[in-house]
Amino acid sequence: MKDKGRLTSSLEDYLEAIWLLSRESKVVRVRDVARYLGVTPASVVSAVKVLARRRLVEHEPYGYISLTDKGVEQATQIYKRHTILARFFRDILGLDPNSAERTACILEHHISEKALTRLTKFLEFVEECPDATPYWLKGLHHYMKTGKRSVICPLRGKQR
Amino acid sequence: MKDKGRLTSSLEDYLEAIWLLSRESKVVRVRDVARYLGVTPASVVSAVKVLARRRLVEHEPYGYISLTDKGVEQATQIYKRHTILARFFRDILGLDPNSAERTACILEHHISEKALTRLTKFLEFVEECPDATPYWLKGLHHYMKTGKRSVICPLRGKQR
DNA sequence: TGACAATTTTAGACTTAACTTAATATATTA
DNA sequence: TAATATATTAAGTTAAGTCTAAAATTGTCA
Repeated sequence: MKDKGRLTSSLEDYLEAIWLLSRESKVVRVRDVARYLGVTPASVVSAVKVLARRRLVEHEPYGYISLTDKGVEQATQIYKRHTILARFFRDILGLDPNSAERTACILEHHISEKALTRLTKFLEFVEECPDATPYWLKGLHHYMKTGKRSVICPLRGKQR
Repeated sequence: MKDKGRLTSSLEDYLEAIWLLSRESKVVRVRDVARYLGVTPASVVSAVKVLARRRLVEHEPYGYISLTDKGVEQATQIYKRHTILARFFRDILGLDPNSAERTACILEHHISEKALTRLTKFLEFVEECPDATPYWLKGLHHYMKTGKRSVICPLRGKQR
């Protein structure tokens, strides 16, 4: 009966943090998450309660926090959104790594699955191009820097 | 002394709505905005009060709502974010128009100026290409649809 | 011109989200 | 086992965004 809906940005951040921490630490405690996100332990406890109600994490009182399968799946998805976005803004649009990261951190909570799929395919198209960096991408980056097109474009003429 | 900060998504929506309506109607009333956004007039009044405090709109009680220069500027910016994003997702990533619109409506509130600038340049690079649709873009779209690369890419070989 | 209709405004309340502090409870470990 | 670290709860704050219902204003037209 309950409508689940999407997690809020904040809850996604908690879930992502738990997932990230569990990749390095074997066990994750309230304290770790609190430190990582810069909030009080009390805030973590509330958030974990919500995540637990949604069966994304498991947590016995005073115990460790662990992700359920569903939690891992969702955290992975969030992180994937993050990395795809970061790669796009960094590698394609040439944003400096910091800005690309910051952009990804925000947009990862808002981009739709559909849009992400396309973005993913785009990156795939570029990064798995059989022969290194596609010529047009070099042209784009040149254009971003100088405002001028490389000669390749005009030369291709009239293929309407 | 007051920290202005950014508008919330909701307030941006109000500002954008006022701007859009004023492009077609000469004058904009509380009622119009309420209808357009699907909220009650009371909600519009509260929002307009905030926007007025920020000198983005002017509004004498019981009168019309008009944008200040600053308001126009900011609304234009929001709308630009919207259109750039919509164009990107529709024309480059090949999202259907509806999805592209919906995506733009959400992301327009979150994308940074820096990221938008790059996106803009990217579209410029593509859409103002001297000779129609760049070949690589056709290749991308072909790849999106079929998962297969057109022959052009392998042929370009080894330019590392 | 005066009353009715439409519109706007206010006041008050509700909901949700996210967070905090302070007090209490449980674990860990020296 | 007492001191320390950690976790939980309870209660409260702030903020945004909305609503309803009542009151105020304005516009219109018979």
